[in-house]
Order: sequence, then structure tokens, then C-alpha cells
Amino acid sequence: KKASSKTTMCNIKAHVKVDLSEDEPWTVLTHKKPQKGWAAYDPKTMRPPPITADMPHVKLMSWNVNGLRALLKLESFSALELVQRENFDVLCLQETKLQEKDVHSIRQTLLEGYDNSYWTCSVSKLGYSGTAIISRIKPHSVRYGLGISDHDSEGRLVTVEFDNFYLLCGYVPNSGDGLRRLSYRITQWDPSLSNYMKDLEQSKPVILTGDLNCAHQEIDIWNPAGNRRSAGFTDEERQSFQTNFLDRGFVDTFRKQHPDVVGYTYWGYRHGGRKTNKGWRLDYFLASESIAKQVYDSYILPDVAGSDHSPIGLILKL
Amino acid sequence: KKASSKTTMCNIKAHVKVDLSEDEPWTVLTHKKPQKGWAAYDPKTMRPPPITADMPHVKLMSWNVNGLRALLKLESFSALELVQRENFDVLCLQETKLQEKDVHSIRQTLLEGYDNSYWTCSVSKLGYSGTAIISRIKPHSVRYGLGISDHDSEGRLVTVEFDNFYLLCGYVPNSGDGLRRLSYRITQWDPSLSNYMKDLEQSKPVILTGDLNCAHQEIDIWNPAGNRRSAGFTDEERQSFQTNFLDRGFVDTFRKQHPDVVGYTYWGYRHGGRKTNKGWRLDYFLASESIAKQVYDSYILPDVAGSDHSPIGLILKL
DNA sequence: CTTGATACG
DNA sequence: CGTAGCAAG
Repeated sequence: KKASSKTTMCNIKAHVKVDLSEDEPWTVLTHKKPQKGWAAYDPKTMRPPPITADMPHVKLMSWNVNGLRALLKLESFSALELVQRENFDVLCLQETKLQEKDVHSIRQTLLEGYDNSYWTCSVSKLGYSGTAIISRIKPHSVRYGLGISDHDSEGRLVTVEFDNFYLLCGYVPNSGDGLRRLSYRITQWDPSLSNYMKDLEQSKPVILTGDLNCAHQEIDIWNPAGNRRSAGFTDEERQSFQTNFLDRGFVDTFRKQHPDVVGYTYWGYRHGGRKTNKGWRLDYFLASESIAKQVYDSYILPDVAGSDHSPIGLILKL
Repeated sequence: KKASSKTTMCNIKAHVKVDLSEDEPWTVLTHKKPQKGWAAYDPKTMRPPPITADMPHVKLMSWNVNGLRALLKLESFSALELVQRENFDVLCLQETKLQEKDVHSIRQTLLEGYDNSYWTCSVSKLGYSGTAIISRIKPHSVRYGLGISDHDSEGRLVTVEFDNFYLLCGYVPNSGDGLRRLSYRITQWDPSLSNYMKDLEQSKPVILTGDLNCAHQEIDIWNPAGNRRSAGFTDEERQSFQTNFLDRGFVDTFRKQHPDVVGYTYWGYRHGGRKTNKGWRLDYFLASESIAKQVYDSYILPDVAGSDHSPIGLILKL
């Protein structure tokens, strides 16, 4: 697929009706001439009709918060507002950057009504990485890490088991400056995570969400040509994403729903990329094929501020 | 001198005329019952009449800025305002926390009309310590450090030579948590500095200003009893201050002018001490006896914010 | 409590 | 550019 063939969504005032699903038509913002630095997925118009009371569903949300304590300190951020706006059942966080000693006080005060929360912290590097699943629904079981001690010192994975699926909240290792961790990432972490997911899948469908630290295709990054050797867009990582996850039957739910839509979930602070939408799609809901059919909406909330990533959401019909 | 015999200046609305100099009467704020945590040196009332055009003089200012870059970033701080208000000829800075690579750009932009500036940075610990003398008057000579390489890697001293005196801007090593550096301070640094000053004094009077990291007497600290083993108020440091500087003929110009006045120059951030005036007097102008007679005013500017120290000033009749 | 250097992203 | 831990005061 060539970059010029993207259907690029622009935040200009041109409304066009487009049929993107078999079931439901909805409105998108579009633009005929794709322009660099202009692509913008618009959540107001790219989402299906609101779910109705008679539709059994579960609503999942995932967010790389880039430091939970910093987020909660922000005047401009209100967790309650996000709950009221999105009314998710489960919230998955990555890069909480918490230490174990900080978890207790934060879990108490974070969200009323979400009484089941499961936190994992990096014990090797303090204040680094860290993931959490915070849920209204009590899961049947919880697992921390991959069960491989070599890969479990950085608090990168939490798994909960619900009635109909396993939910994994993961933060895939960044390959780092100079790609110093690329080899660990593709030869160790990705295959181990993939195997772990296939194991779980033998009993129930699996949904992996989180910051997978890979923009899969050119459409998933603002400047593909300039980032061929940047962590998160190397051929090696993209290939690993393909073979370990997609080829093994996990569906990229956003891309399935929006085959040609530019939807970023990350904009580096380093270039003020959020204003100019110089972004990457690094955050995903990957779902076992058996449950991917139940996805009603896989979406992004690019206008939620407070982190260099935006939250993403998944509505699953039950 | 007992703590209870202090003349404690309070920022309440009781004005009393007090004669503190032989030449000039002026007004001070005072209070009959000294109260802990209430002492406040009031620069508006504790200073002699403004200098007149026909009085030849030089005006020196000294300030531990606790990070010059941070100070200059503050919205609330304006270097120009301080110049307009105090019209000093020479400004001595301590704890600039600059690296050598930062000096060039800062010296260009800092102060118009002060074209002679001499900077020294710590080369052993980056972003640590650092002193500077910034002057309207071009000095005859400049020296960096004590001339003893063991003590000159932390950028703690600059000396300039003017017509009638040497001016030293010094930042005496803090004895540190657990007093781990007390012994270095009193057996190495203080005696070396003292000897250096006595050497210079053979040719011209000497003025040492800066953060000498010692509250000399009980009157110079808000809670003497509680700080007997705190860095800056140990018996050892106070004794060293006495024997190395005062006993060798250097006059504490503020204390000479205000024998019984509580005037702090430092309030730790750790306790919000500036609001409650829980301060220390750590910053001094020490002057050779021969030139101490020419001091017209030795004062503090406790209301200048932007650092945990306040600036101090010295007006010298010529 | 605040600065600055460093690691990491 | 920003978060976090660290050393230092």
C-alpha cells in the first residue's frame, strides 16, 4: 500500500457521508488530497451510533498514561470526567511509573465503583514501566507477568480472566535509542507474549490491549520514510508484530473496522507533534478471531490530554 | 549573649525610633517580647538615609541564587528590576549551578552595562556550586579559586582586584547531611581561604562576600537549640568562623552595624520557613578592619524572592 | 521543598 | 519535551 492511497481524515470542515461498515452508516470527516501532518481521526464522527440499553456489552478502555502520579496532579485532568464521558467497565493502564509502595494509596482514591484493580510495577528499575487493570467486574482469576521470571521484573503485563475472554494489559518493551533493546524485544519478549496468548486461547478467547510499541504499517505513522530506523517502526518490529500476533490469529480491531483510516494514538512530546498530528498508532486492541466478531466499536480518543498517548476503547457485544 | 536578650524585629505595626549608629538616627520596627519565628529584618527601616550624589561610594551586592537558570526562568523575577531598585556596581553570585558550557550565553544576556564578569563552575560535579562576579567597574586583576588545586574543582571562589580592595565571592562548602564534609570544611577549606585572604591583605584590604554556610551566633538562627548538630550551626563551624575569619581581623559588617538585630538571609524550602521567618544568617560581607570603617550600610533584602537565600548589600564610602 | 544531572521514552 | 529517581542543600 502506497502512502498516497491512504484515506486521510482531516480536521477541516468538509463533511462527507461514507459507508464504512456493513451494518451502520456514519459520518466521517474526509479530504480528497491527503496532506502530510494533517491526518486526523475524528472520534465524534468515526464511531457507530451510541449503544442502547438493550444491547448487552462490555466497554474496555486502555491508556498509556506516561506517569500516573503526574496525570493525577494535572489540574486539567479529571478521572471522574473520563468515567462519566466513556462509562467504561474496565480500564487498562500502561506506564503508570509507580513503585509498589505508591500503589496502595493510589488504588484507594482513583475511581469510585472500580473495586477490582490489579497492579504490577517494575522492581528492577524503580519508577519505570508499570501496568494495571482496574475493573467494575470482578475477574475469575488474575496473573502478573508472563510467568517467565526473565521477562517479569519490569511490570509489563497483567492478565485477568472474565466470563468470556482473557484480557491482557501489556506494555511492550521500547527498542530504545540506538535500537539497543531491539533484539531482546523481537527474539524474547514478542515470541514469549505470543506463546502465552496462544496458551490462554486454548481455554478462552484472548484480548490484548496496551502500548505495543509498534506502528504496524505506513498508514500507522506520520512520516514512514523518516522513521525506518526509529524504535517502533523498524522492519524487524513490524515483522515481529505480523508474525507473532496477526499471523497467529489475533485481529487488529481498529484496522479491521477502519481499513484506510489514519488514527494515531501517540504524539511525541519532542516535536510538539500533537498540534500538528505528527503521530503514531502504537496502542491496540488485538482480539482472538472468535471474539473479534463481537467488536461493536474499536476507537481512539485523541482529544483526551494528559499523556503523550491518547486512550483507546473497545466495545464488545455480549 | 542569651537568646532572650535579642532585640527581635517583628513585622507588626509598632514603629519605634532607635539610634543604631553614631552618625545617623533611623527608624526600626521592634518588639518588646521576642517571639520565636517572628523575627524579621526590615530593610525599609533598618537602612540609613539614601546616599547622595556628592558621596563617592561603591555598592556591592551578593546573592546565593540557588540555580541561575531556574531564577532567570521565573516569571516573577526581573534582573532589570533589581538593578533599577538597588543600582549596585558589582553583583556576586553563588550557587549559579552552571556548567562551563552554559556560561557564555548567560553572560551575554544577563545585565546590560555590567560588561566585566568572571565565572567559575564546578568541574567535578556538574550543575553544582558555581560562583560569579559581575561588575560595572573593570577590575585590575582576577583570580579563580584559592590557587590550591585540591580545593578548586568546585567553582567556589572568584577574586577581583579593584583600586582600593580585593573583592572575594565565595561559596563555602556545606558540611552536608550527617556532617560528612564537616572535617574537610574546617580543617581544609576554612583555613586555606583564611590564609589566602591574609596573603591578599598584605597588599590591599580584602572584602569576602557570599554564602559562608555558617550562622555565627545564636542570634543568627531561628532555632539555635534544635540546630546544634545541623550543618551550618555546629560548634565546630562556628568556632572555625571565629578563629579563621573574625579573630584574624575580618569584620562581620552586618553584625557590627546591628549588634542586636535578627537578620536572616536564608530560609530552607523544606519547612516553608520564609513565611514564618524560620531563617538563618549565612551570607556575609566580611571586611578587613582598615576598610570596615568605610562601610556606610551593610544590609539584607529579605523581600527579594526567587531563591532560598535573599541578596545582601554593602555600601562602601570611598 | 527545590535545583540540577541522568535514564528513559 | 516530559516523567521519574537521585544527589545535594
